[in-house]
Amino acid sequence: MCGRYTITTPLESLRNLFDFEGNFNLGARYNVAPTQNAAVVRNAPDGGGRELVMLRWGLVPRWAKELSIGSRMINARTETVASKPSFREAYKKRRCLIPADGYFEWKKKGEIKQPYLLRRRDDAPMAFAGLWENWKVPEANAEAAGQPTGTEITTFTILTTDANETAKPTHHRMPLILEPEFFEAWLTADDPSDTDVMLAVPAVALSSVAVNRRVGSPRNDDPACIEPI
DNA sequence: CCAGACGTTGTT
DNA sequence: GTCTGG
DNA sequence: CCAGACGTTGTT
DNA sequence: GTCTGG
Repeated sequence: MCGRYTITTPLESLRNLFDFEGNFNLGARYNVAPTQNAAVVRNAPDGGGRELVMLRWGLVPRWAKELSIGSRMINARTETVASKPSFREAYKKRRCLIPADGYFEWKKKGEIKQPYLLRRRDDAPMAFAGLWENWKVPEANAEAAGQPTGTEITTFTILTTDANETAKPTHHRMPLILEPEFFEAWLTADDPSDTDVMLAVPAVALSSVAVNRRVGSPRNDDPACIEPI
């Protein structure tokens, strides 16, 4: 699956890879967690190229009454995303790329959960396939959401697919990782299931290394999270 | 018809 | 055990 | 994903 | 909003 990831690649390197507009003060993130804001690349609304935006992780469907729904919508299965009521509209029109350079999986070793950091073997940044969605804060949820009624909150989810052999030792389902040659097709295809994007991906070669257990704390976002043990 | 869900993973 | 918050 | 809460009344 | 289960 993919419930935590890292993004430490500098802005200009990301710009070279993803070709987006705009300037950001992007600090290194060693432990991005659901409900936090994170950098996402999508087609600019005016139709002119791509933009980098900060969106909340955990897709809130347009019909949701509460922001907290997003906590359960952090991933979407590649196999079913086209038909699920929560995702299918976003799947048709609102796809995005999530820049990352690694992600975490946990494996139980007796009593303890040991986190592993998975990265590409070529150390290049990764692009997770994702969807984004707009949600308007309703009156009844304004207080819980911490935003005024009517505020637009934009959220995203990360697609998952079956793990390949390189994802050992955890071998959990993994994020759908796109090679650059598929970025354009993923972002713009009228029907992405018509392209080979959805099939092409888990070929990416990953390495995994056991890391410092403090990565488990959601609010912990220091470099120790990626320290091998 | 209405009510209630709407999602994912992994299971020593 | 299950849900919420980060 | 994991960690941490999981409840109520009434108010220095 | 739309689908599923009863």
